[in-house]
Amino acid sequence: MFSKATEYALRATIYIAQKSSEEHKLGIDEIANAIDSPKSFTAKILQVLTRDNHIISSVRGPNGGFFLTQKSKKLPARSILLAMGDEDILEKCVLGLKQCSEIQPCPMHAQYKSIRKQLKELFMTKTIGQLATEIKDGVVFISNQ
Amino acid sequence: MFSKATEYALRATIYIAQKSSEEHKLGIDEIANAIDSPKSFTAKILQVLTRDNHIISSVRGPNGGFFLTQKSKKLPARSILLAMGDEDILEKCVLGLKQCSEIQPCPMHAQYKSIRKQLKELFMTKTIGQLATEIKDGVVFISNQ
DNA sequence: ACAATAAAAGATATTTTTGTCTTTTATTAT
DNA sequence: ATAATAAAAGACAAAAATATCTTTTATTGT
Repeated sequence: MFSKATEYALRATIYIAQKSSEEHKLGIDEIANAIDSPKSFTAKILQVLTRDNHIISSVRGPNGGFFLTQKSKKLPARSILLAMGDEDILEKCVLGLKQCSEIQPCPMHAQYKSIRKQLKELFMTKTIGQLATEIKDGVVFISNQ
Repeated sequence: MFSKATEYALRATIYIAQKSSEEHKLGIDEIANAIDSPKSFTAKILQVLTRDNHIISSVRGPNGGFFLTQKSKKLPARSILLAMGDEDILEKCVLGLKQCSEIQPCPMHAQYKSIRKQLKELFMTKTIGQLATEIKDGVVFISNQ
C-alpha cells in the first residue's frame, strides 16, 4: 500500500503523538525501537516531517527530542501522506491509467472508486491525535515483534 | 497501490483478453503500445504470466503471439496479483504491522479492515474476462495517451 | 531446407528505495 | 567556558524496481 518510508512516518508520528509532550520529548532510539524501524532511516524521515513539513517538532541537546504540538495532533493522517509524497493512492486509478475518470473509466473504475473514496475519507477525517488515542485506550501498542 | 510491473500485468492481460483469440494472437509491439508500457519490460512480465503462471498463452514464430484461453478468462483478477507477487495489499496491515489483527489491532484496523475486505472481494470476484468485456461494451479503451 | 517471424532467454544499465555511518550544529547542565 | 547530549546534515552503500539491448530458440510459410 504505502512505501516503507511512509509506514515508518505514520507509525512514528502516531507513537510520538501518544507518548510525548512538550515537557517529555522522545529520542530517536526510543522511537525507532518502539515502532520497529531502522534508526538512521527513521531519523531521515523525521527530519522531513520536522524540517520540511512542521508536523513533528524537535529540539536538540540534552532533554531534547521529538514531540507533537496540540495543533499537529489535529492534523489529518493524510498530512503525513502528503509530506511523504505518497498520497497518490487516494487519487489515482487502480490500473495506473492517466485519463481514467467518470467519462473514460477503466474496467475497474465503477467498483474501485467507492473503495478509493472510503480510503481517502479515512485519511482525511482521522487525525493524528485520534489515532494516538486509540492506542492509549489500551487496545494495542505499536511494535512489530 | 501496485507496482508498475503489476499495473502493466493487469493492463496487458485485460487487453489481451479483450482483443485476442486462439486464432488471432497479439504481438508484444501491439500490446505494449496499446497499454502504454515499455516494450521489453512488458515482454518480461508476459513471460512470467505465460511461463511461470500459465495465465497467458503464447506461441513463437509467424502468426505467433499472445492470447488467452477461455479457461484463463475465468480466472479472477487476483490471480494476476498472485503471479506478480503483489497480493500483500489484499491481506496486510495499512501501517505494516506484522501482528495487526482483531486481537492486536493497529490504530487504523477497525476502519481499514472493511476497505481491505472490499478490495479483496473486488479482485477475487471480478474475472479477467469480465474486465475485458467491460471495455468491449464500449466504455473505454486501455491507453494512457 | 531456408528465410522470416516472434517469443524466450540472458546480460546489462538506470533509477528509486531503503538503509548505514560519520560529522556538524544546537542546546543544556555543570 | 566546557563537556555531554541529541538532532541535523551529508556522504555513502546496498538492494530492489524499472528498463533496455542482444542473442537464442521455436514456428511457420515459401
